[in-house]
Amino acid sequence: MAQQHDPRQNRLLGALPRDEYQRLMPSLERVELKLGESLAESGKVMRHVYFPTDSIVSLLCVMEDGDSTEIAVVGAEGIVGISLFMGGETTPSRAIVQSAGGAYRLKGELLKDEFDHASTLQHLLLRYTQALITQMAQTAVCNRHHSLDQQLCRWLLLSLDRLPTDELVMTQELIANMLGVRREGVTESAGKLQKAGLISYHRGHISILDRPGLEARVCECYGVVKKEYDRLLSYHRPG
Amino acid sequence: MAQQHDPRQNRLLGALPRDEYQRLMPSLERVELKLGESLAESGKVMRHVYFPTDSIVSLLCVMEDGDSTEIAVVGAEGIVGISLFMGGETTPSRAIVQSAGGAYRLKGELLKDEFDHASTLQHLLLRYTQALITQMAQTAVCNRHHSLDQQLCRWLLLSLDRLPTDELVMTQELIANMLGVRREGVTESAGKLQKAGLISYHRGHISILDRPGLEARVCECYGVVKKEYDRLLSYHRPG
DNA sequence: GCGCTTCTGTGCGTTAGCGTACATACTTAG
DNA sequence: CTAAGTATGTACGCTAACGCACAGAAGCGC
Repeated sequence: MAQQHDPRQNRLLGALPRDEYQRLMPSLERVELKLGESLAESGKVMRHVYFPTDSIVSLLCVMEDGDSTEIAVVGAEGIVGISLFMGGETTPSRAIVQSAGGAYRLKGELLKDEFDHASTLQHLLLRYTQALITQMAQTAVCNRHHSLDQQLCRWLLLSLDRLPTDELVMTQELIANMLGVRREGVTESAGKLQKAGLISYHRGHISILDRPGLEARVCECYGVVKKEYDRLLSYHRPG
Repeated sequence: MAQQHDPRQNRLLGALPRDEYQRLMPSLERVELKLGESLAESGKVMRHVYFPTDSIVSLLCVMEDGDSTEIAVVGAEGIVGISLFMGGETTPSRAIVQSAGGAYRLKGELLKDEFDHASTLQHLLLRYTQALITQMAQTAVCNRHHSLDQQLCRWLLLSLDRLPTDELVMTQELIANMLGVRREGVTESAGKLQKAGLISYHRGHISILDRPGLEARVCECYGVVKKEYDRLLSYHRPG
């Protein structure tokens, strides 16, 4: 099943012209990311960048007291490890696997070489980074202005957009960590959504039953982010 | 007083090697930014990028109902208009002058040309962008976890770091818009700081009396951002 | 001076989310 | 089958921030 494990399932890799892709391909190493696995720690230099194919990675800000908040989420449309090509080498945030699945990794130096070559990859990565910035900015706004109910809808939809299925493997406790709120608050908000027939969940498994229903409840933040991703990452797949 | 109007007061321009600076210099146009002036609107293409020297510019996310939140602040250490070299051309955010003063602007195409030339400027701008990302991420965390008192301290200190003086020209109403809170809340928090002798304010003018006192009250977010700016933007000023 | 606007202060009642404590499942290991 | 561990449900008081309403106070135009 070579097709099931194609690096080009990652949209950044998939958008590369043939020659650039072939230059990188031999160095791409498939890895299986486990739920909760850490790909980057605050202040530590990453050795690889990761291109998720069917996994999701959360970027988290961790505070001194251990509380954390998700500032962005990365799936098959993106890359984990932007600091390696942005030049800073490290970031103060942490990258945790939110949904287990496959990814391809690449040694940091190799990516940097290709990036500095003013390649197509450079343009893709910069546009992607700009989309990521939009996501972070909108997260900041959402944290200030919107109810937990709305934020939960946003989180579910953003995650859903990055998954092939309609089911998330995720406890309310973990969602609470992502959103930076109490677990009980998530229980309450998720309960509302379940009563409304939009989702159903059961011990760490959440099924989305009515996506349009979620979209009707979500705050504008979701739309702003989605629109910007669509705009910035609408690649023309090379022949 | 040529020295008072030197583009190199902006730290990005100041960190350029001689040849790159001289290539840009003739195209740099000094402008005076007025309080409240808009340099960028959501979704609109900017014609110039701005390098503040002694002004401060806020990047704001504006929502459908008109409420806004500051997601980052740019002073002499930075540039306004990253989307022009990141490749997206536009952003969903708005850039508003928070403190009147000087800046140098440059046509977008000229900056893009220099950037694509894999120059020192490119490296500087990418590192700066990474610092900006850190600021946005920390803003998101702060919005979720910290009290208005702490956020006000953070905001004052971040602004102060970008100004030559210890006085801000800023009403409580405007600060509330920046922080995305009620004006009354700012009145209350600022009142506490004034009672504690840390600041004094009077009809739109805020003087910082005790900076260490503010630093003792601020949340960790300020330190995280400052440290990351220092790390990423510690240029070796060329000879 | 006078009137208008802007800026700041203050006092409500209301609400969202927190902290805590505990109850009730369901799941897995033994 | 039982026990331990994990996931979810619920309740109660507390606090920060909200929305609203209005009162002073300082500056500005005339």
